[in-house]
Amino acid sequence: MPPKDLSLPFPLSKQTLAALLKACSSQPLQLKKIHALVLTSGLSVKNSLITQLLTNLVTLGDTQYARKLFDEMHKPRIFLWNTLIRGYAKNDMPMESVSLYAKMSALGVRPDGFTFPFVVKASTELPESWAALTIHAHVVKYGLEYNAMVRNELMIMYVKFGDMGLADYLFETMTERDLVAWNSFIAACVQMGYASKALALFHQMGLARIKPDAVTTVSALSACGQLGCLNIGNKIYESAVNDGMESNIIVENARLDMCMKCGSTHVARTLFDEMRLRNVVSWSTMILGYAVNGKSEEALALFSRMQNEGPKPNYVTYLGVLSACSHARLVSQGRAYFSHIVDSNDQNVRPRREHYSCMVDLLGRSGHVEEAYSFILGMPTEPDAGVWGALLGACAIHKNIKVGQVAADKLFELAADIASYHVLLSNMYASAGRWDYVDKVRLRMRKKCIKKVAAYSSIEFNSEVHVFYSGDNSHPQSSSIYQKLEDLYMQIRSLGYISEVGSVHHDVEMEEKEAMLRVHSEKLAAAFGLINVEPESPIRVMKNLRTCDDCHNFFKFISRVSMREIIMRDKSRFHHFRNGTCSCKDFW
DNA sequence: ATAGGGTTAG
Repeated sequence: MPPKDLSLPFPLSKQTLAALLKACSSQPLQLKKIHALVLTSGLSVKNSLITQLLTNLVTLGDTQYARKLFDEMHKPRIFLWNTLIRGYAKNDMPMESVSLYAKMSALGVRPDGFTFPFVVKASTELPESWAALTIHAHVVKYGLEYNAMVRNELMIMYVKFGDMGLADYLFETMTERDLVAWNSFIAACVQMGYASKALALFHQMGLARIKPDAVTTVSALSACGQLGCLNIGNKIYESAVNDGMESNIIVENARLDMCMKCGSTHVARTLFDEMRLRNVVSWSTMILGYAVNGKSEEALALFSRMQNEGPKPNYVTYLGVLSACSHARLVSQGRAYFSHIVDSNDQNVRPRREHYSCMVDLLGRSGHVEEAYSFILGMPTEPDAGVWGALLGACAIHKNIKVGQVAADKLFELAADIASYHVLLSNMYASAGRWDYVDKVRLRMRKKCIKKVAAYSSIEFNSEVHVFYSGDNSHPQSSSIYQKLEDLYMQIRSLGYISEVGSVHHDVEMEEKEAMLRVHSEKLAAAFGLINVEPESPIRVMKNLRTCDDCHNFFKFISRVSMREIIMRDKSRFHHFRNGTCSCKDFW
């Protein structure tokens, strides 16, 4: 037990002070009192005691006090530099970590193999890559580029800065490519959205006869969720269970998420009910999964059960709750949940910017654009691009050009180079028929070299992901896909389907608009699905952007004529089509 | 004395 009272009689021996340090290693206040004792002790071993103290402080996260001790020391040893650089890196202060390294370098202190893992990791967290690149040069200069851990961090660094070529090179030329190296590479790819690359690596790993562990499995499942490949994911999970990973809660949660991201809410629920242990991530995953699948009742029911018998909700849980309200247009309930978190005494669930974005989305898309705008003006923190983006999205739907222009102005101050905001603005003008403004936005995009993200859709079949772009002819089954589309059009026109040319945001002739709509990527993917997917399975189409009114309508019709369940995941939510209707009730 | 990889949200 740590002693309660440190006002002890002097003088204290080195042994006593060391013992005190050890006993108080988890109590920052006591450590500071010990610091005072050390300073007045007059012991010759002061430096080793301070070293010990500084290490403890860093472990506890008090980098500020640790830095104070550090700055008071005369010529600190490399170990202390490393300790503090590590402390900053681990306490989410990458800039401090990197600048301490810069200082060390300027003073001519030679870094060692322990310095670089921390500082490379910290430099990866910075928004600009130049510090990281400089540090890579230092790694080479000091001959540490084949140190396994340093190289591992460098590889992660290049994935995060988007240089997959160099990341691959560093991975291929590793001297010892152990399980952690594979896992690092795969995880970094998943986190940066290179899901296909991650699965390719996972496959390669199998060929190299390296057995995946729980960490690999979690990343692989996450990749499957991103890609929407339910079958591959299930196979990966099965073999993980064979290797004894079924009771790992993170693996279980990753599987829940994978099911939810593939639109398999029922399966996810069964798994959830069968879990022996569920933590806040399990509950939040379910609530969020229900929310994006448009099952708001299930989401809110589960949340209320969580409040009764589950773990304490955190801010992610509340994002799920608000998102459930938003996707189902539950305006007053959303407002009530929001004031609940505003009034909460729990610092953990205090509303963050993401909650505000969610509320703006809820208010705005449900038609309360002005209220959404004043809601932003009343925010206690500076609104970010996410918040203004939600408002602009609502303005595009409701053709509110006045507010939309305000949002767009803010967005171009905060995030001028994000294509999707320019596209939203242009679509807003287009749907209001203001083609003069549409041209202005397009011109500005061209001037700034901002490229629209190309729309594509994908569908998993036979353990492969088939990708389609708009008007794509590259698929081997291309001709039968287009034939299938023609057949479908024949069938659904007789049932009253008419193209929604309002979905085309180009100022062209009617016929041309229809021609553009006919080959939208999600339609190609759906036709491929109808040809290939076994009749008893639903057809799951994933799209990287939001779907348009015409495709949505088209999917409703084809679900009716084909008598198939069609699940479409777009950028923001799921649409479950069955017998001519969609689960979103045409609100999205 | 110090060291690399994992789930929800963005």
